[in-house]
Amino acid sequence: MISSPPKPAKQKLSTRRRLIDATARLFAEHGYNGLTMRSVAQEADANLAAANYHFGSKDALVLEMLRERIQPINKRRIALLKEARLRNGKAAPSAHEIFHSLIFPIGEEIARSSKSRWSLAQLVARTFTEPVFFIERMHQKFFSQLAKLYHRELSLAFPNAPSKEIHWHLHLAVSSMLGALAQHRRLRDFTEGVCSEEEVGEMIDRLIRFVTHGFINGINSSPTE
Amino acid sequence: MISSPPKPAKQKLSTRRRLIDATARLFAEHGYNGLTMRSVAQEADANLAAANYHFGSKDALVLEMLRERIQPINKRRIALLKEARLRNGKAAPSAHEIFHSLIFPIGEEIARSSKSRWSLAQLVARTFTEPVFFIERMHQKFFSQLAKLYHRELSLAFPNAPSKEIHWHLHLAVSSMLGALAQHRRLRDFTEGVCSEEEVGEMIDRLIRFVTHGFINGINSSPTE
DNA sequence: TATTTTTTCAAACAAGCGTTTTAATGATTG
DNA sequence: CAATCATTAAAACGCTTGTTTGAAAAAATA
Repeated sequence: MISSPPKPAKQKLSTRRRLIDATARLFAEHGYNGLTMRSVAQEADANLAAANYHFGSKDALVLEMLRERIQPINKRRIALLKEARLRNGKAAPSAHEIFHSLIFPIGEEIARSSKSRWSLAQLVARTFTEPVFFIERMHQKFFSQLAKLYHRELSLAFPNAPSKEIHWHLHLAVSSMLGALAQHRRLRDFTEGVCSEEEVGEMIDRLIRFVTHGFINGINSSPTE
Repeated sequence: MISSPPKPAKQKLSTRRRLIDATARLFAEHGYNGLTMRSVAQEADANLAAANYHFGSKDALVLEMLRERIQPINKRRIALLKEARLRNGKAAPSAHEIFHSLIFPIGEEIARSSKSRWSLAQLVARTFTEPVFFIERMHQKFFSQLAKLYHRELSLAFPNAPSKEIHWHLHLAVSSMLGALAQHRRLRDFTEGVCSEEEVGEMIDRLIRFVTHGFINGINSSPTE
C-alpha cells in the first residue's frame, strides 16, 4: 500500500521531497549507520512517522534517495560516451575522452546543486565505502554494467593492451576518482589553505587528467601480453 | 557473520590485546558506528565490561587501536624517505621513490598481518572517510605533518613546479591511494573475476606507478608559473 | 599463608534506535 | 454539505546501544 503521488507544492516543497533531500545530506555527512530517522525528520522539518509513511522503512528511504541521485549521473556518462564515439567517427575515443565521460557528469551535478555543493561528492563516494549490505548490493547493480561498458571502450582505445591490464588500471582509475571525491572536503586543510574546495571545474579537470595519465602510463609500462 | 574466533587454546593473548585486534577487524569492516561494544566483546571472546574496564570508553578504545596501527606505518614512511635521500646523495629523490616511500609501507604491513590481510587496507582507508569528529581530529593530527613533509620533498624533486600545483596533485595522489585501498576488496567483482585480491605486491606496485605518473603528468601539463 | 590488588563476570541502567499505533487534521470528491 | 481519502501528529512499542555497578574470581604481593 505504498502509494506516492508526487504533489507539486507552490510555496513549500512536498514532505516526500524534503525527506529525500534531508536524507541525502545526512547520509553524505554521517553515513548509513549515523543517519537516524529522527535526524531526517528534524532536518526535513517533518514528523518522525512521515518517512515511514512515505517510504515504508529507513532502508527503502535511503535506496530511493540513492537511485534518484545516481541514475541521472550514469545516464549522462553513457550519453557523453556516445557523443565521443560520434565525434571520432571510426576511430576510438581517446583515454581522456573516455575518462572525461566518466568523471565530468559528477562535476555537472555538483555545479547544479547550488546548496552545499560538495555534499553530492561525499554521497557518491560513500556509496562505495558503506558496509551496509543492501547498499553494496544496489551499488553493484548500478555499476557492474557500467564497468563492463568502460572496459569495452578502453579495449578499443588500447587494442594492444592485455584485458587484465585494462581491468587493473580501470579499477585504479575508478578508485582514484572515488578517493578524490571523498577527500575533497579536506583539500583546504590538507594543503594548508593553499587550495580551495570551491572551484568545482578545476578539481574535476585535474582529476580527469590525473587518472588519464595514470591509466595510460600504467598500461604502457606493463607487460604487453 | 560466522564467528571464527582465532583461539589458540594453549596460550591466550591478553584480553587487552584481543580487544584491540577485534576492534581493528570490526572497525575496518563496519566503521565506527557499525562497531558495537558487544560485537567487540564477542569477537575478542571477552566480557562486555572488559573494554570499558581496560580503555574507559568506546572512543578511547578505537583511538588506541588506530594509534597502534597507524604510527608504525608513518615511521616506516619517514625512514624510507630518508633512505631515498641518502641513496641519491645531493640529487633529490625521484617522484617514484617519494611515492614508493608513501605507499609501500602499507603493503608491508598488509603482508605482515597474515590473517585477513586486507583488513588493514580497509582500516587505513576508513580513517579517512569516517565522519566521527574525534577520528577526523586524530587523523588530521597524524597526517598534517606528513603532508607537509611530502610537499617539501616533492618541491625539491620538481623545483620548477608552482607550490600550489604540488599541493593539488599531492592531494590527488593521496586520495587515489586511499581510494585504491578502500576499493581493493571489490577488485574481483569489479573485474568480473579477472583480477584477484590476493597479490599484495602487484597491487601496491601498480598503485605506486599509477599515482606517480598521474602526479608527474599532472604537474607537467599545468601552468608553470 | 594471608592480604591486597587486579581482572572478570552477570546484571542492570538510561538513552536512543526503527517502527507501529491511534487519533486528528487536511484535502478531494460525490 | 457529507463522505472518503491522504497526510500529519503524538505517543508508545520492543529492541539495541554505551556505560556502570557490585560481587566473584584470579593474580600479585607480603
